[in-house]
Amino acid sequence: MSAANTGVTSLASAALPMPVPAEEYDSCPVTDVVRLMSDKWSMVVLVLLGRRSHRFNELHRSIDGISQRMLTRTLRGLGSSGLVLRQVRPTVPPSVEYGLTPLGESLLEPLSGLAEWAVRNWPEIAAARNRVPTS
Amino acid sequence: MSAANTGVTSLASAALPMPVPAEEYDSCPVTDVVRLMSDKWSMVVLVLLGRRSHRFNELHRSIDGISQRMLTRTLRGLGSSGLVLRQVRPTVPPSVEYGLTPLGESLLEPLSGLAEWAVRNWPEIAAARNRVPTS
DNA sequence: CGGGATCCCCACCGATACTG
DNA sequence: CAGTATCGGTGGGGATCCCG
Repeated sequence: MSAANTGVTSLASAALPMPVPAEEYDSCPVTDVVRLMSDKWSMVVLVLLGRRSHRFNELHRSIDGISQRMLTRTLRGLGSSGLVLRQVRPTVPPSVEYGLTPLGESLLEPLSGLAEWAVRNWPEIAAARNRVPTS
Repeated sequence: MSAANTGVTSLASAALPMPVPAEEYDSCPVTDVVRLMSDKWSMVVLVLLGRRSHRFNELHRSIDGISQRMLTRTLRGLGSSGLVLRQVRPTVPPSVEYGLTPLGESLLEPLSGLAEWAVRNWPEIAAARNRVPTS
């Protein structure tokens, strides 16, 4: 295991089980969870589904700027990680309902802590970025 | 403003000031902060610097697999967001010390909440991912 | 010691068109 | 309604070599 993993994992002082094929393994749970939400749309979907379940086109209308393709990929990604549940109902025309799993709901809590920090410290970050380096 | 921004920002129930050039504006503080750490190396650097300040090659040796180029880019990125401080000391040979700013240190707290969640729920996420879909 | 310059690959993402 | 298929732009990231 690398020093990188040791460092990050120790944030929560825990070791991770490694069902790894004897190859190099350069991931850690924390990094993985952060990357889970770091794509352009996952967090928005997570938050919307945190309020209530939505149907596909309902999400599509609620999220400004997302394409059908990206909504599908986002939902599939969150689904394959066990955060989002997809329920197909055999109606005509077909109807698909998306909602959070208990795992998905439980993520919203630590996430809100980070969100609070983000909103509170956003001005300072923006200010730092606007200080253009000595270009 | 889009429904997307409304949704994510409301995680912390706050509105963001928008000094935006009347164009489309598809970012929110929370997303931005998550993306800040979602690249391959930023979190590792953040955690290592959270323990103590490091010199460049000290970090380079501590982080397994990182290249000089990526270490430079990561430190520059965190620096331009105001999370990492770079101190050049006029010695011979030159010596550069990196450490966290107060802003950077304050981030570690909400981050550890997320880290705890990640480690605790990692098995469930991994299990969900290993359930190969009906291919 | 602490970088910068260059090349190249690949995942992310948008746009568009088509379908059971 | 709820997707899939395809194309192409863009930026992250690795490898390698060079510099004050």
